Amino acid sequence: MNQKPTLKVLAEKLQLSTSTVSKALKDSAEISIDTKTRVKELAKLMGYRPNTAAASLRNRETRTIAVVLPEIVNDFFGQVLMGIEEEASQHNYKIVICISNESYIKERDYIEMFSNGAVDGFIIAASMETQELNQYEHYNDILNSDLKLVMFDRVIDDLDCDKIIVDDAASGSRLVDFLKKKGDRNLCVASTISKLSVGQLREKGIRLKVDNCPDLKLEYVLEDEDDIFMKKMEETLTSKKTDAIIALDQRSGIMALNKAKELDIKVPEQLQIICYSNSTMAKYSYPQLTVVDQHSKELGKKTFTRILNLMKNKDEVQVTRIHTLKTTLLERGTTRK
Amino acid sequence: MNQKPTLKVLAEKLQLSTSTVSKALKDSAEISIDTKTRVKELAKLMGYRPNTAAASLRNRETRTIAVVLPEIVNDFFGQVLMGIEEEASQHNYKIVICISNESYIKERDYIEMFSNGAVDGFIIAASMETQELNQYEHYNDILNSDLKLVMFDRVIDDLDCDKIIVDDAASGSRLVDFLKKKGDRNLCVASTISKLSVGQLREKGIRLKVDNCPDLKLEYVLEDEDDIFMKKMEETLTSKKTDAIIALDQRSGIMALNKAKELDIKVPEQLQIICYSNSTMAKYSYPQLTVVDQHSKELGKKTFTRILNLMKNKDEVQVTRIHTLKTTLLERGTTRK
DNA sequence: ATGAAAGCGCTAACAT
DNA sequence: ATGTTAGCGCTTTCAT
Repeated sequence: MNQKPTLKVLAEKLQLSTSTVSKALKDSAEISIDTKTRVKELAKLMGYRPNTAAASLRNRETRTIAVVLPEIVNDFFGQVLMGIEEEASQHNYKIVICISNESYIKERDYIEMFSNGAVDGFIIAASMETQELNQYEHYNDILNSDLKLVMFDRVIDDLDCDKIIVDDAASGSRLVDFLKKKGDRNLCVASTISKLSVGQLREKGIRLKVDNCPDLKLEYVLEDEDDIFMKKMEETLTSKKTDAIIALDQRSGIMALNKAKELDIKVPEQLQIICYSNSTMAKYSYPQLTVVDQHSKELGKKTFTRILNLMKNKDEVQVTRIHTLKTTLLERGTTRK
Repeated sequence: MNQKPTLKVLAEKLQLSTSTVSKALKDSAEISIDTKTRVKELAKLMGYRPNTAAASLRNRETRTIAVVLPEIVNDFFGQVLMGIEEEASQHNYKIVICISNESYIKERDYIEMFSNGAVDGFIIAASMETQELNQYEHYNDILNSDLKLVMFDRVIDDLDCDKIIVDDAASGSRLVDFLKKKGDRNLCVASTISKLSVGQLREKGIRLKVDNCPDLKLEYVLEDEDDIFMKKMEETLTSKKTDAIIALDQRSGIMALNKAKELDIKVPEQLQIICYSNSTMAKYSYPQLTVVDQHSKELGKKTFTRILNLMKNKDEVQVTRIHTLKTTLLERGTTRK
């Protein structure tokens, strides 16, 4: 039980005042080199660590960001979190994590819980429920306080805050081009996330493109219950002559692949599959799924950098920015060369 | 920019002292019902939220726990984290997350960073490097302070702290029994985690059991590089007449299954596969992998409950406890009925 | 170059 | 039942 030394303890040992010690540790120009060295040496020796609570109280900043995620057992959010965390720890920031579990209420409660000087800002991806209800007063509460807010991936269109997203619509369009060049004509969009903004954007990009190509046809399998999804997918694959599936999320991608195997459809020879999100599951499927890589970790880093800037330039007028990251297609085993 | 009200502000508006207000909000018996009601009403109206930094400073407790995880893009750790988080938020605790990325140095740095009154305790699963180096002075630093420590899953044997683990050795032994009953004789242990305590325990349980059954044979494919693993697995599956694979982690399990498909070995008719950890990947493989369910979320909840108890009973003498959770076999598509 | 003093917001021992 | 006061550990303004 070695007691944590405080400024006061250091000051007493060195026969100095706490303010001198404080300044010395901060390398203030007011303090003599000699004193600085003595102070720092003792501080190191005694393992002095400034008390965060006291510093927060005094400085009105916690160096802590709350990250609100819909789920955590999910490679995409896990990777984003990694990026956020890496960037944060590099800047000596802490990350507290809140899992909304796709629930609006939990999200709102978390925001309330941390809106009391516990954190300096929020990084949020909206829960499914929030996007369905289109209810976002709780986000406005943040914006009306002096806390910062950056949203990523699952964002609210009408909300005037900083957003980091990927080129969902544009990427959808590119995928159609890609498949068309390979000779595919009958495409199918599969999704378990049609309730989400990102799902809708991806679908929209695809649909607009297909509408512009008279020779292309588009089917849909939209369903978030696994069993029903599998049934609908079976119907589509047996009754239509589907050439390719674009899966808007990893779950629908892997299920489509499994159904194809079950029906003895050769992938990619008879059926190509492209799937959103570069997940572990996609990497270890057989054959490896061709995926749209969202560079999730990079997205996380960008998101943190953005909120860091908001906090640094407190007084300057901020231009609300929407930052769009470009995705890339990772061609693997479920598409033809 | 509505300013956050403080106790002082409430007190002024109500013509009371801050201490009365503070006590009223805490439902102190000293305060009249009438006053309590008035105070609470105004507090609610003005959206009063106690300042966490001030409370921490004053109470010497942060109601925050640091969770140090080797990785986060990993269903097991994700599920554990969910459990921890759920339990924590129920008790009005915050969770800050630290990702060691399997690095000893990062782990040590995090512990140092938070050992200054930023948190009340640590929940840790040791990084691979820490387990390899068998270096755990940083954990002792925690134990020598007044901070609490609970380890889970990846624990250090020689360390005298609370631990929550699963019955790795016993479960290994049970798996052998299970396979033997199905008539399998040539078993193979596959693992990408032989450096980890859990991997070693599982292997040990299996080996001891096999040694006791003269009719059983045991092969090994231990390798953490994907490509090399696949090569070694191919050798084993073609040259030996392996009846069943016990994969000590999800990655080796899915790779074994993929290799079997590649070699046109029928699963589970010709080869059974059992795999540790109930992951999304295992659930969406084809066929679905039979897995050892570690009840990870429950494990997370237990872990938090344990540290909560340590914090509540500060003064009582604590008996260091090792809590072992029982795993269950989830029979699915890669084992025969 | 150093120190004294005030105060961040809260709590609790000690008056009244 | 309510109020006064001191202090948690730190920073910063203002002396000296």
